[in-house]
Amino acid sequence: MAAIAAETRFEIQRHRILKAAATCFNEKGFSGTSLKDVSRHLGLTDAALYYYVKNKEELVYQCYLRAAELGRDAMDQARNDGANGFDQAFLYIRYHVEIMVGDQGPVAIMSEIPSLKRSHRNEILQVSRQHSAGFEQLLARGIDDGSIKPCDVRMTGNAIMGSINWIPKWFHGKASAATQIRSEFPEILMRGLRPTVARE
Amino acid sequence: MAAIAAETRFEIQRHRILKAAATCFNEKGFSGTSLKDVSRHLGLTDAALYYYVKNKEELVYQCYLRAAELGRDAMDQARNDGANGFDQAFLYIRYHVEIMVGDQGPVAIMSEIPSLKRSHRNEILQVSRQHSAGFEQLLARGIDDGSIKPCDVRMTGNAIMGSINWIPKWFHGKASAATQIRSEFPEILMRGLRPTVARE
DNA sequence: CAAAAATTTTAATCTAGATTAAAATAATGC
DNA sequence: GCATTATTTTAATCTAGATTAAAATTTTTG
Repeated sequence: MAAIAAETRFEIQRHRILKAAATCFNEKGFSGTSLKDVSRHLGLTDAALYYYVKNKEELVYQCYLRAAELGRDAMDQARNDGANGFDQAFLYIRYHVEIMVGDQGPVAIMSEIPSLKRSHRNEILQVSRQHSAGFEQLLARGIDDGSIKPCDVRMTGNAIMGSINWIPKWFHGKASAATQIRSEFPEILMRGLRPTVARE
Repeated sequence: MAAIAAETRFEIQRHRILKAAATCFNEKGFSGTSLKDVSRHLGLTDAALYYYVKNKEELVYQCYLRAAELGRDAMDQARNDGANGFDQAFLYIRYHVEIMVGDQGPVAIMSEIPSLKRSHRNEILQVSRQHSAGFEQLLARGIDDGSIKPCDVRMTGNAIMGSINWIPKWFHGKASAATQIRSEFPEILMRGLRPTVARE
């Protein structure tokens, strides 16, 4: 019956497929990547993908779901590790950036949410909103505890998330760039938020 | 022969089509919008679009070209109006944001560059790179003239452009939000770049 | 090793939506 | 108003690429 072994094998393959799909989507755009493109990445046939996902829509959905989950993990981790609002936001950015340029990646940029079927779209949008809200909370906490300069958390959040989400547009897997992004991006995105010292 | 009148009429209609297309692409994604969707926006038939563009690829290309031109205009204007590097960068952001949320918009988010044909893709990529390079120059100038705190202009530029380019993802035409974005975004994106005052 | 289950391929369909040609309508110049 | 040119529609095609069914292969299990 080998349910367990089979399931892991299945899960591993499914996972490889999602990563391949994310790579293709980011490289060639959604409409530009055929299922054949994705399967070729894995030495498979396009038809084989249907053993793992119901259809192309589901493939996109799964990619986005994975992206959302990784984002949530980054958030949880940051909440856990940071001492105050600023640190938590800073760490969140670090962890999220790590997801974008590190080995877990690539993560599919969410350009095609509208073409998901209603239920999937709603689910992704909801997770995505929770995620934004969560980040805004970190900022609000920082303002509260004095580690972040007062600001419009909604707009600031949008600005920071935009920067992060756009990374796949210009980052193409070069290791040296990855190192640089990792080390600089959190500081770049947060440097405007340190509370200004009152002078004299 | 009415060449002039005809040409303007043609150009006006072509322009309306590009805006409608940009709206659709941003709302429903590229693959999610059919030519019928675009034409319906204008009370036309899908076939009518072919009087204005050769095919769908060309429609996307034209949208992106228009986006690139508007971006270039913002850059020229900013270079002209700003007194130093900081001001120029700040104004560039203001003008660019205006394009994203104002009446000239909507501007198509460039998610589908890979599915353009080679020559179009190269052209758009080139303009786009020039554009990034131009912004980095503004930052470099600011560092030079002391109006901007020393920083990695490449990374900082990527971060800022990402924030701006992502706007269509969360802004959906609400006038009040537009006002807020206009007034806050330039400050949010530039606030980390003011040179720190040497203390004592 | 043989049977059963899991995975993949081969070889067709099937379809939405892009594209085209010809006809119809609207605008313009004289 | 008539002729010409510009614009749009109607009504077909045409096609890439998604999808499916059945067969072949590989993996697992006992």
